[in-house]
Amino acid sequence: MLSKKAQYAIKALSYLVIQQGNGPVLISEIAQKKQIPLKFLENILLELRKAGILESKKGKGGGYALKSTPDQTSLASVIRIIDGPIAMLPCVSLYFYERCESCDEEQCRINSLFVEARDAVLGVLEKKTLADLG
Amino acid sequence: MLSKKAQYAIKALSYLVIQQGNGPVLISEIAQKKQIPLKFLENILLELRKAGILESKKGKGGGYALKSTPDQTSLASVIRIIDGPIAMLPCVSLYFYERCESCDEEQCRINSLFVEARDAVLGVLEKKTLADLG
DNA sequence: TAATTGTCTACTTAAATAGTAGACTAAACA
DNA sequence: TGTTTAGTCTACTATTTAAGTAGACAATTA
Repeated sequence: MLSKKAQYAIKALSYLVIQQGNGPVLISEIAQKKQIPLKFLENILLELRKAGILESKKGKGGGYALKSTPDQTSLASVIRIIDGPIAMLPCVSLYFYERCESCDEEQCRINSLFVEARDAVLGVLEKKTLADLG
Repeated sequence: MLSKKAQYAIKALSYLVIQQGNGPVLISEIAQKKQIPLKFLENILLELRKAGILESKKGKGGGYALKSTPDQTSLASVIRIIDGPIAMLPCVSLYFYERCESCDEEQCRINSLFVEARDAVLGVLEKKTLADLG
Protein backbone atom coordinates (compact mmCIF):
# COMPACT_ATOMS: atom_id res chain seq x y z
CA MET A 1 0.00 0.00 0.00
CA LEU A 2 1.07 3.56 -0.69
CA SER A 3 1.32 5.81 2.36
CA LYS A 4 -1.28 8.53 2.87
CA LYS A 5 1.48 10.95 2.03
CA ALA A 6 2.03 9.40 -1.40
CA GLN A 7 -1.71 9.29 -2.01
CA TYR A 8 -1.97 12.99 -1.15
CA ALA A 9 0.99 13.73 -3.40
CA ILE A 10 -0.68 12.08 -6.35
CA LYS A 11 -3.98 13.86 -5.70
CA ALA A 12 -2.23 17.20 -5.40
CA LEU A 13 -0.34 16.59 -8.63
CA SER A 14 -3.53 15.64 -10.43
CA TYR A 15 -4.95 19.01 -9.43
CA LEU A 16 -1.86 20.84 -10.66
CA VAL A 17 -2.10 19.04 -13.98
CA ILE A 18 -5.64 20.28 -14.47
CA GLN A 19 -4.71 23.82 -13.43
CA GLN A 20 -1.73 23.86 -15.73
CA GLY A 21 -1.37 27.11 -17.66
CA ASN A 22 -3.38 29.12 -15.12
CA GLY A 23 -0.27 30.25 -13.25
CA PRO A 24 0.82 29.27 -9.73
CA VAL A 25 -1.73 27.51 -7.52
CA LEU A 26 -1.98 28.20 -3.79
CA ILE A 27 -1.21 25.37 -1.38
CA SER A 28 -4.37 26.30 0.48
CA GLU A 29 -6.43 25.93 -2.70
CA ILE A 30 -5.07 22.44 -3.36
CA ALA A 31 -5.60 21.49 0.28
CA GLN A 32 -9.20 22.63 0.19
CA LYS A 33 -10.12 21.17 -3.19
CA LYS A 34 -8.43 17.83 -2.57
CA GLN A 35 -9.23 17.56 1.14
CA ILE A 36 -5.64 17.35 2.34
CA PRO A 37 -4.45 18.70 5.73
CA LEU A 38 -2.78 22.02 4.90
CA LYS A 39 0.44 21.76 6.89
CA PHE A 40 0.96 18.18 5.80
CA LEU A 41 0.51 19.21 2.18
CA GLU A 42 3.10 21.97 2.60
CA ASN A 43 5.70 19.35 3.49
CA ILE A 44 4.70 17.12 0.62
CA LEU A 45 4.87 19.83 -2.03
CA LEU A 46 8.21 20.94 -0.65
CA GLU A 47 9.59 17.44 -1.12
CA LEU A 48 8.29 17.31 -4.66
CA ARG A 49 9.88 20.67 -5.39
CA LYS A 50 13.23 19.64 -3.93
CA ALA A 51 13.07 16.51 -6.03
CA GLY A 52 12.68 18.71 -9.09
CA ILE A 53 9.18 18.02 -10.28
CA LEU A 54 7.51 21.20 -8.99
CA GLU A 55 8.43 24.86 -8.93
CA SER A 56 7.19 27.50 -6.51
CA LYS A 57 6.92 31.22 -6.12
CA LYS A 58 6.61 33.17 -2.89
CA GLY A 59 4.54 36.24 -2.13
CA LYS A 60 1.37 37.55 -3.73
CA GLY A 61 0.55 35.74 -6.94
CA GLY A 62 2.75 32.89 -5.75
CA GLY A 63 2.06 29.19 -5.37
CA TYR A 64 3.02 25.90 -6.97
CA ALA A 65 3.17 24.70 -10.55
CA LEU A 66 4.57 21.75 -12.46
CA LYS A 67 8.18 22.27 -13.48
CA SER A 68 7.97 20.26 -16.70
CA THR A 69 5.19 19.16 -18.99
CA PRO A 70 3.10 16.44 -17.29
CA ASP A 71 4.29 13.66 -19.60
CA GLN A 72 7.88 14.16 -18.40
CA THR A 73 7.18 12.81 -14.91
CA SER A 74 6.39 9.15 -14.39
CA LEU A 75 4.15 7.84 -11.64
CA ALA A 76 7.02 5.61 -10.56
CA SER A 77 9.28 8.59 -9.88
CA VAL A 78 6.62 10.30 -7.75
CA ILE A 79 6.15 7.19 -5.65
CA ARG A 80 9.91 6.79 -5.20
CA ILE A 81 10.26 10.39 -4.02
CA ILE A 82 7.62 10.05 -1.33
CA ASP A 83 7.60 6.38 -0.33
CA GLY A 84 10.92 5.04 -1.58
CA PRO A 85 11.15 1.55 -3.10
CA ILE A 86 8.47 0.13 -5.35
CA ALA A 87 9.89 -3.41 -5.35
CA MET A 88 8.67 -5.91 -2.77
CA LEU A 89 12.14 -6.99 -1.62
CA PRO A 90 15.28 -4.90 -0.99
CA CYS A 91 17.40 -7.33 -3.03
CA VAL A 92 15.22 -6.65 -6.07
CA SER A 93 14.91 -2.88 -5.92
CA LEU A 94 16.51 -0.86 -8.72
CA TYR A 95 16.86 2.43 -6.82
CA PHE A 96 17.01 1.24 -3.20
CA TYR A 97 18.89 -2.01 -3.61
CA GLU A 98 20.25 -3.87 -0.60
CA ARG A 99 22.08 -7.12 -1.02
CA CYS A 100 20.46 -10.24 0.46
CA GLU A 101 22.60 -11.60 3.30
CA SER A 102 21.46 -15.16 3.31
CA CYS A 103 21.23 -16.18 -0.33
CA ASP A 104 23.00 -16.12 -3.65
CA GLU A 105 20.87 -13.84 -5.79
CA GLU A 106 22.08 -15.42 -9.02
CA GLN A 107 20.37 -18.69 -8.24
CA CYS A 108 17.75 -17.65 -5.67
CA ARG A 109 14.28 -18.62 -6.84
CA ILE A 110 12.67 -16.08 -4.54
CA ASN A 111 14.78 -13.27 -5.94
CA SER A 112 14.02 -14.04 -9.57
CA LEU A 113 10.35 -14.35 -8.84
CA PHE A 114 10.19 -10.89 -7.32
CA VAL A 115 12.23 -9.46 -10.15
CA GLU A 116 9.39 -10.60 -12.38
CA ALA A 117 6.82 -8.99 -10.10
CA ARG A 118 8.82 -5.77 -10.00
CA ASP A 119 9.10 -5.60 -13.77
CA ALA A 120 5.39 -6.16 -14.09
CA VAL A 121 4.47 -3.13 -11.91
CA LEU A 122 7.18 -0.95 -13.37
CA GLY A 123 5.86 -1.80 -16.81
CA VAL A 124 2.82 0.21 -15.80
CA LEU A 125 4.18 2.83 -13.40
CA GLU A 126 7.17 3.89 -15.50
CA LYS A 127 4.99 4.32 -18.56
CA LYS A 128 2.20 6.27 -16.90
CA THR A 129 2.87 9.94 -16.27
CA LEU A 130 1.23 12.93 -14.65
CA ALA A 131 -0.47 13.49 -17.99
CA ASP A 132 -2.51 10.35 -17.31
CA LEU A 133 -3.86 11.94 -14.12
CA GLY A 134 -5.47 14.90 -15.88
CA MET B 1 8.01 -3.57 0.44
CA LEU B 2 7.02 -6.83 2.07
CA SER B 3 7.37 -6.89 5.86
CA LYS B 4 10.15 -8.95 7.41
CA LYS B 5 7.40 -11.26 8.58
CA ALA B 6 6.25 -11.94 5.02
CA GLN B 7 9.83 -12.40 3.87
CA TYR B 8 10.42 -14.93 6.65
CA ALA B 9 7.18 -16.69 5.75
CA ILE B 10 8.29 -17.12 2.16
CA LYS B 11 11.73 -18.36 3.19
CA ALA B 12 10.22 -20.84 5.62
CA LEU B 13 7.82 -22.10 2.98
CA SER B 14 10.65 -22.53 0.49
CA TYR B 15 12.36 -24.78 3.02
CA LEU B 16 9.21 -26.82 3.57
CA VAL B 17 8.84 -27.26 -0.17
CA ILE B 18 12.33 -28.75 -0.40
CA GLN B 19 11.75 -30.97 2.63
CA GLN B 20 8.44 -32.18 1.27
CA GLY B 21 7.96 -35.94 1.66
CA ASN B 22 10.44 -36.20 4.56
CA GLY B 23 7.72 -35.90 7.18
CA PRO B 24 7.12 -33.01 9.61
CA VAL B 25 9.91 -30.43 9.98
CA LEU B 26 10.77 -28.87 13.34
CA ILE B 27 10.23 -25.12 13.74
CA SER B 28 13.70 -24.98 15.26
CA GLU B 29 15.21 -26.59 12.18
CA ILE B 30 13.60 -24.08 9.84
CA ALA B 31 14.63 -21.23 12.13
CA GLN B 32 18.23 -22.39 12.15
CA LYS B 33 18.54 -23.19 8.45
CA LYS B 34 16.81 -20.04 7.30
CA GLN B 35 18.17 -17.71 9.99
CA ILE B 36 14.81 -16.67 11.39
CA PRO B 37 14.22 -15.75 15.07
CA LEU B 38 12.62 -18.87 16.58
CA LYS B 39 9.75 -17.34 18.54
CA PHE B 40 8.88 -15.02 15.67
CA LEU B 41 8.80 -17.95 13.29
CA GLU B 42 6.45 -19.84 15.63
CA ASN B 43 3.90 -17.06 15.24
CA ILE B 44 4.33 -16.94 11.49
CA LEU B 45 3.87 -20.67 10.97
CA LEU B 46 0.85 -20.62 13.24
CA GLU B 47 -0.76 -17.96 11.05
CA LEU B 48 -0.04 -19.96 7.94
CA ARG B 49 -1.55 -23.05 9.52
CA LYS B 50 -4.67 -21.20 10.64
CA ALA B 51 -5.00 -19.86 7.11
CA GLY B 52 -4.98 -23.44 5.88
CA ILE B 53 -1.75 -23.75 3.97
CA LEU B 54 0.26 -25.68 6.59
CA GLU B 55 -0.46 -28.57 8.88
CA SER B 56 1.26 -29.41 12.15
CA LYS B 57 1.77 -32.22 14.62
CA LYS B 58 2.70 -31.94 18.29
CA GLY B 59 5.06 -34.07 20.36
CA LYS B 60 8.00 -36.21 19.33
CA GLY B 61 8.19 -36.65 15.58
CA GLY B 62 6.03 -33.56 15.21
CA GLY B 63 6.59 -30.38 13.24
CA TYR B 64 5.24 -28.57 10.22
CA ALA B 65 4.46 -29.64 6.67
CA LEU B 66 2.64 -28.26 3.66
CA LYS B 67 -1.04 -29.10 3.71
CA SER B 68 -1.44 -29.31 -0.08
CA THR B 69 0.90 -29.87 -2.99
CA PRO B 70 3.09 -26.78 -3.50
CA ASP B 71 1.42 -25.78 -6.77
CA GLN B 72 -1.91 -25.32 -4.96
CA THR B 73 -0.75 -22.25 -3.05
CA SER B 74 -0.08 -18.99 -4.87
CA LEU B 75 2.49 -16.46 -3.74
CA ALA B 76 -0.28 -13.87 -3.73
CA SER B 77 -2.25 -15.81 -1.12
CA VAL B 78 0.77 -16.11 1.16
CA ILE B 79 1.41 -12.37 0.98
CA ARG B 80 -2.24 -11.61 1.70
CA ILE B 81 -2.23 -13.86 4.77
CA ILE B 82 0.77 -12.16 6.33
CA ASP B 83 0.77 -8.58 5.02
CA GLY B 84 -2.75 -8.05 3.76
CA PRO B 85 -3.40 -6.07 0.58
CA ILE B 86 -1.17 -6.33 -2.47
CA ALA B 87 -2.76 -3.36 -4.27
CA MET B 88 -1.28 0.11 -3.80
CA LEU B 89 -4.57 1.82 -2.96
CA PRO B 90 -7.47 0.63 -0.76
CA CYS B 91 -10.00 1.54 -3.46
CA VAL B 92 -8.28 -0.85 -5.85
CA SER B 93 -7.78 -3.87 -3.62
CA LEU B 94 -9.68 -7.06 -4.46
CA TYR B 95 -9.56 -8.64 -0.99
CA PHE B 96 -9.21 -5.57 1.25
CA TYR B 97 -11.30 -3.06 -0.65
CA GLU B 98 -12.24 0.25 0.92
CA ARG B 99 -14.28 2.77 -0.99
CA CYS B 100 -12.61 6.06 -1.85
CA GLU B 101 -14.33 8.93 0.00
CA SER B 102 -13.38 11.79 -2.23
CA CYS B 103 -13.77 10.50 -5.78
CA ASP B 104 -16.04 8.64 -8.15
CA GLU B 105 -14.17 5.44 -8.88
CA GLU B 106 -15.93 4.94 -12.21
CA GLN B 107 -14.29 7.98 -13.72
CA CYS B 108 -11.26 8.47 -11.47
CA ARG B 109 -8.06 8.43 -13.50
CA ILE B 110 -5.98 7.59 -10.44
CA ASN B 111 -8.16 4.59 -9.63
CA SER B 112 -8.01 3.09 -13.12
CA LEU B 113 -4.29 3.60 -13.27
CA PHE B 114 -3.73 1.64 -10.08
CA VAL B 115 -6.11 -1.05 -11.22
CA GLU B 116 -3.71 -1.56 -14.11
CA ALA B 117 -0.74 -1.68 -11.77
CA ARG B 118 -2.53 -4.16 -9.52
CA ASP B 119 -3.39 -6.45 -12.40
CA ALA B 120 0.20 -6.37 -13.56
CA VAL B 121 1.59 -7.64 -10.23
CA LEU B 122 -1.21 -10.11 -9.73
CA GLY B 123 -0.47 -11.49 -13.19
CA VAL B 124 2.78 -12.70 -11.69
CA LEU B 125 1.93 -13.38 -8.05
CA GLU B 126 -1.28 -15.31 -8.66
CA LYS B 127 0.41 -17.53 -11.20
CA LYS B 128 3.52 -18.31 -9.19
CA THR B 129 3.14 -20.91 -6.47
CA LEU B 130 5.16 -22.50 -3.71
CA ALA B 131 6.35 -24.97 -6.35
CA ASP B 132 8.30 -22.10 -7.90
CA LEU B 133 10.22 -21.64 -4.65
CA GLY B 134 11.68 -25.14 -4.58
C1' DT C 1 4.52 -39.92 33.65
C1' DA C 2 8.43 -37.50 31.59
C1' DA C 3 10.10 -35.59 27.50
C1' DT C 4 9.04 -33.41 23.34
C1' DT C 5 6.99 -30.15 20.39
C1' DG C 6 3.50 -27.06 18.87
C1' DT C 7 -0.22 -23.34 20.82
C1' DC C 8 -1.63 -19.25 22.68
C1' DT C 9 -1.89 -14.74 25.06
C1' DA C 10 0.32 -11.06 26.27
C1' DC C 11 3.90 -8.27 26.54
C1' DT C 12 7.90 -4.88 24.93
C1' DT C 13 10.66 -1.92 22.14
C1' DA C 14 11.73 0.64 18.14
C1' DA C 15 10.53 2.71 14.07
C1' DA C 16 7.50 4.66 10.80
C1' DT C 17 3.27 7.26 9.81
C1' DA C 18 0.51 11.09 10.02
C1' DG C 19 0.24 14.97 11.30
C1' DT C 20 1.04 20.10 13.92
C1' DA C 21 3.41 24.53 15.55
C1' DG C 22 5.66 28.42 14.87
C1' DA C 23 9.37 31.25 13.55
C1' DC C 24 11.57 32.72 9.12
C1' DT C 25 12.31 34.39 4.24
C1' DA C 26 11.20 36.18 -0.21
C1' DA C 27 8.21 38.73 -3.35
C1' DA C 28 4.69 42.15 -4.47
C1' DC C 29 2.81 46.40 -4.03
C1' DA C 30 1.07 50.53 -2.09
C1' DT D 1 10.01 51.44 2.82
C1' DG D 2 6.92 48.73 5.25
C1' DT D 3 2.96 45.68 5.25
C1' DT D 4 0.81 41.79 3.43
C1' DT D 5 1.03 37.56 1.16
C1' DA D 6 2.71 33.11 0.50
C1' DG D 7 6.13 29.55 0.58
C1' DT D 8 10.30 27.52 3.73
C1' DC D 9 12.21 25.16 7.33
C1' DT D 10 13.07 22.85 11.76
C1' DA D 11 11.31 20.59 15.24
C1' DC D 12 7.95 18.45 17.84
C1' DT D 13 3.99 15.03 19.08
C1' DA D 14 0.83 11.30 18.95
C1' DT D 15 -0.68 7.04 17.03
C1' DT D 16 0.02 2.90 14.77
C1' DT D 17 2.62 -0.83 12.95
C1' DA D 18 6.62 -3.84 12.82
C1' DA D 19 9.57 -6.86 14.94
C1' DG D 20 10.53 -9.67 18.34
C1' DT D 21 10.21 -11.96 23.31
C1' DA D 22 8.31 -14.49 27.49
C1' DG D 23 6.19 -17.92 29.58
C1' DA D 24 2.42 -20.81 30.74
C1' DC D 25 -0.36 -24.43 28.37
C1' DA D 26 -1.84 -28.58 25.53
C1' DA D 27 -1.15 -32.59 22.99
C1' DT D 28 1.58 -36.50 21.65
C1' DT D 29 4.81 -40.16 22.13
C1' DA D 30 7.68 -43.44 24.41
